Amino acid sequence: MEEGTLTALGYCGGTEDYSARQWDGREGCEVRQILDRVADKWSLLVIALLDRRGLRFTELKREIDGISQRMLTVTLRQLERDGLISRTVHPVVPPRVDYALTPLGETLHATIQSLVMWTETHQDEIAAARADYDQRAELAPA
Amino acid sequence: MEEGTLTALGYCGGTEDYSARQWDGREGCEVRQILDRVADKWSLLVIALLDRRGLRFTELKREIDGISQRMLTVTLRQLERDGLISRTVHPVVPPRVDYALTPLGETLHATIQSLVMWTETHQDEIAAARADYDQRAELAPA
DNA sequence: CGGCATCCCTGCTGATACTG
DNA sequence: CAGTATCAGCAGGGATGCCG
Repeated sequence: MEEGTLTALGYCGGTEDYSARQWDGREGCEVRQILDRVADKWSLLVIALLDRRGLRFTELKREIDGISQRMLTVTLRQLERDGLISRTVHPVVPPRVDYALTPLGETLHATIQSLVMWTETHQDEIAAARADYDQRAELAPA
Repeated sequence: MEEGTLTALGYCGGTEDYSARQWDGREGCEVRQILDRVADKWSLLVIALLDRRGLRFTELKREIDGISQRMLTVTLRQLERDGLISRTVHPVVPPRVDYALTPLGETLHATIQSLVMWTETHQDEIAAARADYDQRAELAPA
């Protein structure tokens, strides 16, 4: 089998020159679906946080301010289902559960890390652009 | 509910060894906010689509299946405000508006492209992981 | 064609309470 | 500690209708 993609893939051509290719917009599209999951608000933070060492449920909850217990649980379950993180239950009295990146998860981690770093690097430019835009908006409606 | 800290940065340390650093979890955090915007379901697709050549409103709408006119408009406005895309209005009879990446937007495009490619590359592994997880879930509840 | 305003409803999300 | 279950809210997002 070569690049014989079926119907619902993100791209519909060869393997290079992605830029010229068309997006499959179908909502059910596999790539779109995964992208939504992976680019999810909380998933992103969990993956970014889980670098090398595993973390306990509580540790994650503490690090990610603003996440509710429910959303953390849901997010972790999804990531586990997608094979991105592993869940290890230690049969001790105060229950202890560790979450860590799987090899697959680590490959994603790298990509996400670059996104995070991009954000860090350009936050000032964005802030400036916003200020600029907002100011212009105030002057325009005259 | 009295968490109104003003220090709102993503990281709280130096500039290296991001992995060991702590996330600022504060919701108002600048980085968190931008990350949410940038990792947004629709923003991601728009940025990924806008490679080099600009696209018209309608073209974007056609490419991104499932997006409503409203969400496309909203998304484009946000991206414009953030200085990631430019909006060019051509004063012709059937109105024509082109959207294109700004230099800043292009830097983001590269990062997002790698995320998209990651998804493409690993979609099979994820699908497999899901099937595996689901099957296990059926056997477990005894 | 492009885009804004309005209405409206779904479902995501957080808060709360209960178990192993 | 690490969840699950339940409920209520509110914002995200769709549908429609009207302008430039």
